[in-house]
Amino acid sequence: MRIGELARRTGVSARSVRYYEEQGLLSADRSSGGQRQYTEYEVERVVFIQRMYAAGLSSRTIAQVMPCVESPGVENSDAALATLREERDKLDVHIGELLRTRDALDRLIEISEGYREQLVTGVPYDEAG
Amino acid sequence: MRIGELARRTGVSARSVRYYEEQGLLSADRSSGGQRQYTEYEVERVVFIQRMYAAGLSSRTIAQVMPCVESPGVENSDAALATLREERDKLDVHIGELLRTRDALDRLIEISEGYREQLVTGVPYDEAG
DNA sequence: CTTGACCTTGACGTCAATGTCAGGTTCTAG
DNA sequence: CTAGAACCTGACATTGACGTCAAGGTCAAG
Repeated sequence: MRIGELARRTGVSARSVRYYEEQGLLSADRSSGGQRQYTEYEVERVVFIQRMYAAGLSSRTIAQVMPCVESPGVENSDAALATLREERDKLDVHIGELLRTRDALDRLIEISEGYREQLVTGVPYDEAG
Repeated sequence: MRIGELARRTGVSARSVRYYEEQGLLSADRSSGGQRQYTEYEVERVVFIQRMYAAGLSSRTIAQVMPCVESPGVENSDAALATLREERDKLDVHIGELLRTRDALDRLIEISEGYREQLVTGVPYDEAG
């Protein structure tokens, strides 16, 4: 498939796909005319890249862990595996923070709803919540 | 306290504190000489702002939910509460994605470690994992 | 009343991922 | 063989949350 279809199927722009290539995250065969040719494999790969971006990794960092993704279960550089572990740990910490933030937002919402409840029932919301 | 102390205590730069003010997220009394004066309340507030940024909210969005934070349990605009709920829901979705991403990273790590295990034991890692 | 740390505003710089545009080439349907 | 959609490279633009610097004003200690 060509870049347009890859873009449509992954939900990213063609510009982004080219950028990923520029960053060494993706490679592409070329047609005789010079146009990029992709396979199903690249669809998965672009999706993976997007997941990494969403998890807060930079292009550089994604590139560093790519060996572990390209050939899982094969010997890759210690550096790749080390970076992978680091990023997993960072992500773990980040998730923990987000969970606490979500709880904080929940409490704020409850309090605001509590006030509205009070409007209806004439009774203050339960402060022991 | 002045801006330097607030910055130190919250771990952000003075530049950022001024930026928050510029974005309408924070206000400050001024000394007779025009320097910003803060209280303990602003320490909490800056920490809250940082949590929101870490959760992916923009300055504009944080500003929109601020009424619910400034006076919790008091009637705030429906818009503020609605935005707050939206952001909580987005965060929920995001956390879900991050959890799946973490699992994916865990699997990648396991596979790489499995290979090393195999190096030591001479037996392939458990493919049923 | 001076010194040095701290503060002020204003402005320009940065970085990363991506948008956008121009001018030209390739592909595919008819 | 041609039209038009899709693609190419290259380059400049954008956005948001800051960093950083300049030129000056404020504050607390001695």
